[in-house]
Amino acid sequence: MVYQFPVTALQKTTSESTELPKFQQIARMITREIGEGRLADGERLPPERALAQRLGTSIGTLRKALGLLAAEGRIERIQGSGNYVRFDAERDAVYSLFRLERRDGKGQGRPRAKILSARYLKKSAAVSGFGRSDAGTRIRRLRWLDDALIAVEEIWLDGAAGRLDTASLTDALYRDYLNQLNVQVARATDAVSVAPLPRWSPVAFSADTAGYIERTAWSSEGEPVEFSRTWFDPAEAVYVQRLR
Amino acid sequence: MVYQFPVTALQKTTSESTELPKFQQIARMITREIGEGRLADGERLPPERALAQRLGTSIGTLRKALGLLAAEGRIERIQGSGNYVRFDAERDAVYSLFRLERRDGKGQGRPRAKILSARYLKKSAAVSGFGRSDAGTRIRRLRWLDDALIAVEEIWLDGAAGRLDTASLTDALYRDYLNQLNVQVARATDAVSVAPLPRWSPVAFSADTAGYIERTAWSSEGEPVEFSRTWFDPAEAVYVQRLR
DNA sequence: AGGAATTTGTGCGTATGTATC
DNA sequence: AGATACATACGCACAAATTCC
Repeated sequence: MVYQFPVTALQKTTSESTELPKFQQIARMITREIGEGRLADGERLPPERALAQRLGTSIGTLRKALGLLAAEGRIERIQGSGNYVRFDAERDAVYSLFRLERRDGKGQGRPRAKILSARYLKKSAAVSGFGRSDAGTRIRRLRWLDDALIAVEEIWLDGAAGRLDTASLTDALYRDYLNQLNVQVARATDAVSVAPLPRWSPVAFSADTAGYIERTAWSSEGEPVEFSRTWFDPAEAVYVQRLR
Repeated sequence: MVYQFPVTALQKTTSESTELPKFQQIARMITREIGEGRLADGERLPPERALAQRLGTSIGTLRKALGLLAAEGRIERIQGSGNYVRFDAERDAVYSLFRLERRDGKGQGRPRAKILSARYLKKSAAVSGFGRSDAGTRIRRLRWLDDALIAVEEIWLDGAAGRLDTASLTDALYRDYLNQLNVQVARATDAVSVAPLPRWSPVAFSADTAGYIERTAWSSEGEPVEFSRTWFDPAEAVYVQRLR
């Protein structure tokens, strides 16, 4: 049984509309299908010609969408074979753009997060320079890899991005943004340094200086969406970047 | 006077040849023109139609090449305006894969490095697990952005990659590898954490804990080439990653 | 082993929309 | 307002890699 793509989602691009280009709509539609589980990891998409016909688009436009998805790492394209969904729920869930790994490199157990508090607040001074709204959702949480507590985290979702239902947050915040608010985080900048733990932290690390990550994240429309600060235990975790 | 592109470089793609696809050839040719200074930073490329005609290719193929260059950050494409060269020689030279930036984000002055020592040695225990040879070139140096000392660095080039002429090293080590040994660094992994300065450091930071980066770098053939450890002053610099 | 069928990759051309100058 | 220049979209032919028989 081959998965049938929805056709409904595509909007007309008239001269007065501000809708996304068709190839981006297609890419987002497929991303949604993956994120919501209707397309499983490893599954093969229909052949390009068939899919293009089903979606009522040309091969070229579909290929542009598939190229975008491949660049985002959501599918793998194999010449002569097909297009395959590449979705690691665990990574996409807690890691997301995040790249904290256990120092010993193992840490293949389940990443977990525990929310300490989640409230809609006026922004504090530390984040006042970020975003368009003067309020936002502040989430504070602890993070584990396997059974090791590795980080303390404070996340601000800008008020202009919408207001989260804080009661139903999951470990996969970025997916929550997408599902609850239709906000897709498309780009981010991480700055890594050293800082002491915040006073509100309910836990302490073995040393009094922690690794410190400031992240700013933007939507695909270029709007600032999220600002987060993460203090990680240098005895337990490292921040990893794989280049190229 | 508009810059004239060379046409010579493009090779035929016959059925038996292993040449790169045309759009990649074009992208590499333009990259070369930029790297060798014939196309300066900020310069505008000819209009796509003119350039396509000059290169004897179609608009679509040229646009694919330009898209690749844009994705690599070598040009910026502005609708209705043109394609502009974006090349920061200093960044490409010294930074290379490196991503230390000044905390205030400015730091557009010249990055500089001062070599403390460079010797061919048997590997120390700290790097014995890396590479294929049991010896290598060890380089220790200090690094500045503008006039601020930001980092202390120890770099091991694996002996199997060749033996550097340590007397003629420049600030652009990766270019030295390429020029002296024909070794191209193609991929790297950075792990960022916190650590005290090494005992051999001739300088101290204001705090006794520094940011700490371990980098492992591989050649395009997948051979481990370089292992480096960088201690940076968290008061002066942050390690920055731009995602997507 | 090998050839045919399938599927993605490359290249070409054209028409129209939209942003910039 | 007009000209210029990049962006999107459509469609086709053939090459190259994979898969299947």
